[in-house]
Amino acid sequence: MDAKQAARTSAQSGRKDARRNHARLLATARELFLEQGADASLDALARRAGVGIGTLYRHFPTRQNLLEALLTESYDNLSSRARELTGSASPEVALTTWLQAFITEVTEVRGMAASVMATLRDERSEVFTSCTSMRAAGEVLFREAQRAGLIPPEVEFLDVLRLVGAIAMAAEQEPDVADRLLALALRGLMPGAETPVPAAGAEARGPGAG
Amino acid sequence: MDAKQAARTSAQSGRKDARRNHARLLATARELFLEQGADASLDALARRAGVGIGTLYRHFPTRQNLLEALLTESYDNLSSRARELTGSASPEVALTTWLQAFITEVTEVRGMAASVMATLRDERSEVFTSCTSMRAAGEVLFREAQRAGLIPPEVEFLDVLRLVGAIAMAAEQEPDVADRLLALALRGLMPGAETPVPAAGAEARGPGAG
DNA sequence: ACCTGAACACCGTTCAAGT
DNA sequence: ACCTGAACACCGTTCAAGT
Repeated sequence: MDAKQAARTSAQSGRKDARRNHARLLATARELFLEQGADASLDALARRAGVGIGTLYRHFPTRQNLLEALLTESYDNLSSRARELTGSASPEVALTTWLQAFITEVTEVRGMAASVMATLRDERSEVFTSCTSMRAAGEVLFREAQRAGLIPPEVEFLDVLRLVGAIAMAAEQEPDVADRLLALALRGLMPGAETPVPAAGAEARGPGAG
Repeated sequence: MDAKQAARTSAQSGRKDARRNHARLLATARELFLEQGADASLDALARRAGVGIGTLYRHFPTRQNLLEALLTESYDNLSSRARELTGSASPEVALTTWLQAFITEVTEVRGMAASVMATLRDERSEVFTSCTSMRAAGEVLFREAQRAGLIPPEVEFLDVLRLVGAIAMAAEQEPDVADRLLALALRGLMPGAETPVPAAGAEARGPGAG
């Protein structure tokens, strides 16, 4: 049994105290990380949760596991939010509102945004299911805006999430720039430019160009 | 004498061995950080540089000091690069090329991009002079593109650097997306949108606001 | 004035013993 | 099957002694 399976199974079954400890650790982690950031002491976390340090490691073998478990909740929130915004009269407002919520959500815990980038990449991650749902729900808003002619057809939604994730990483350091950077990313630095970005060193691996 | 002054003065004067140690530590830091990232062991750094750990701390009281010293060199490189590109026939290509170079430069050492964000903010930073020069040199390219009508007049260059810095942070985790994210940021998600981004305070149901 | 490295402190991680 | 916490390991930081 590897680390991921250990964390997953301990959540849903096993002994009664094991499940309680799992929930307790997760709730305490959210609380502590909100206060001190994602690099808070794991010893302090176990102490505050009232369990031995070994129990923490049994449930969440790595700090990354813990962060991904928290991200699961964030992604689920964002899925709901996206569904609420679906079918809005203004696809533009709907999508931008959701992207703002995305940044707000993953920025709440300092140091979490880096894990967003990781979970967007790693398909074997613990958060795979909720990340996929979130992406699907968000993509509906994206398609609505695209169908309204607001977004160029060649833009990929995953890249949008990555760019917003990047802004979130920066916003963790300087919260007050989040909105300005998102606005800039939406409008674009050179909105009217026709030529693509010059190829970086090697051949241009543009979208659709094979 | 505070930490910053200590680092600065030891660079330019004092004893001969002190100056040599300073240069040695800087060169070794670049080498080691290139290999292992900005979180490499400081003990390993001192050992490889052939000095005592105390000497490292005397010259660079914090890891941040060390990173900023390295960033100074990067910023100086980018200043030169900007001046080379100034007056180009295509302001668009000139600016985008420079922004690509920016990402490449600060991404070379994993973990450095976060310091970029810090130095853009902190005016008392060790790198203030070279950061200011870099910004001035880059802004010339920015103004040329703006004068050519490529960039909306209300865009602030500092925000452009922040956005590119954010992309660099993401690119450290996933190097191959740097170009696509920059392209997206230049073109914009919704290049033709007329309404601005919804006001930040007005965002509904922010998790932290409740 | 600067260098050195042992000593200290902190924190993450494991694992044998306990329930 | 799960929990516990002492023990270990690693690394950052300081500071008294040396040059």
